[in-house]
Amino acid sequence: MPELPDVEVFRRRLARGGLHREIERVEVRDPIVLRGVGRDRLRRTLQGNELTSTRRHGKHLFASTDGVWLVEHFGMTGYLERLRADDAPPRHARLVLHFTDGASMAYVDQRRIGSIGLTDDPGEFVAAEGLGPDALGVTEATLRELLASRRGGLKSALMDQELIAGIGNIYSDEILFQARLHPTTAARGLDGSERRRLHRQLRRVLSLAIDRHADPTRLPPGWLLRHREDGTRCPRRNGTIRRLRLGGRGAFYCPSCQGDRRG
DNA sequence: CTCCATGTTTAGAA
DNA sequence: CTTCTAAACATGGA
Repeated sequence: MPELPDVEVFRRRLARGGLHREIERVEVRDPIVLRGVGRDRLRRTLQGNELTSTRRHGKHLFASTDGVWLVEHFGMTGYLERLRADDAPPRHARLVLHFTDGASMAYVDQRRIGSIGLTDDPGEFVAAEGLGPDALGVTEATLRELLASRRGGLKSALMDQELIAGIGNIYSDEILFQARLHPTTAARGLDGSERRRLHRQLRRVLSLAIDRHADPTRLPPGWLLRHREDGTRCPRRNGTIRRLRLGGRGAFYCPSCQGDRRG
C-alpha cells in the first residue's frame, strides 16, 4: 500500500481524526518500529499534548506537536487506522495514540519494516535523508533536469527516492504503462513528447489514485494495477502482460503498448 | 517446501 | 563515482 497516494490518504485520515485532541496515553506495543527515539522520549513528547498539523513528503508523513514533529514511514505493510472508543486495536498495531475523547489513532504494520521517529523540522529531515522533491511537486522542467542526470532506466529513476520522493514499485509500473514507456527505456534518452507524456501521466496517476483513496477496487479497470500477473491480457487489449525482474522486484508491463526495446 | 510481496539498507560487482 | 544485483530485515499468503 504505502506509496505517495496511500500516504496522502493516511495524512488526511490523521488530519481529520487526530488533530487538536489531547493525547492521554501513548501505547507503544512494539518498540521495534521506533527509530532514533525511545519509548520514554516518545511518551514524554506526545503525552498531554496534541497534534496540530500534518505534512507529507514522498512516502513520509509528519505531524507537529509543540515544537517537535512525529515522523512516520509505512514500509510495505503499514497504515493508519482510526479507532473509536471501544474498538480493539488491530493485531499488528505497533503504536496507538489514545485521545481524551476515547478515540485513538493506530499505526499498524504487519511486517514491522516501517518506522516512527521524531524530528525538529520536516525540511531538515528530508535534507538529511537525501530525499528528492515530492513527486507531485515536480514540474516538467524539473523532470527534464532530473532525468538528464541519470544513466539507467526509467523505472529505477522513478523509484529512486533520492531523485524523486514518493513513487514505488506499483505506481512506477502504472505511470510507465499509462505513458506507454518501457521500464528500461534510458531515462536521459527521452524526446520532448515522451517526457511530456511521462510528466502528465505521473501527475494524473498519482492524483487520481489519491482521489479514489488509493483503493485499488476504485481505480479504473483499465489500469495495470489491477492486472499485475504474468501472462494476463493487457487491459488495453493490445497484448499480454509480462513480468521482468528489476532490482529484485517484479516489474509488470505490456510489450505491445510499451515497446520491447531496452536502453 | 517454494516463491512472492506496495520499502530500504548494505555489500559487492561491473 | 554511478548503477545494478542479491541479500537482509520480519511476516505472512498462495
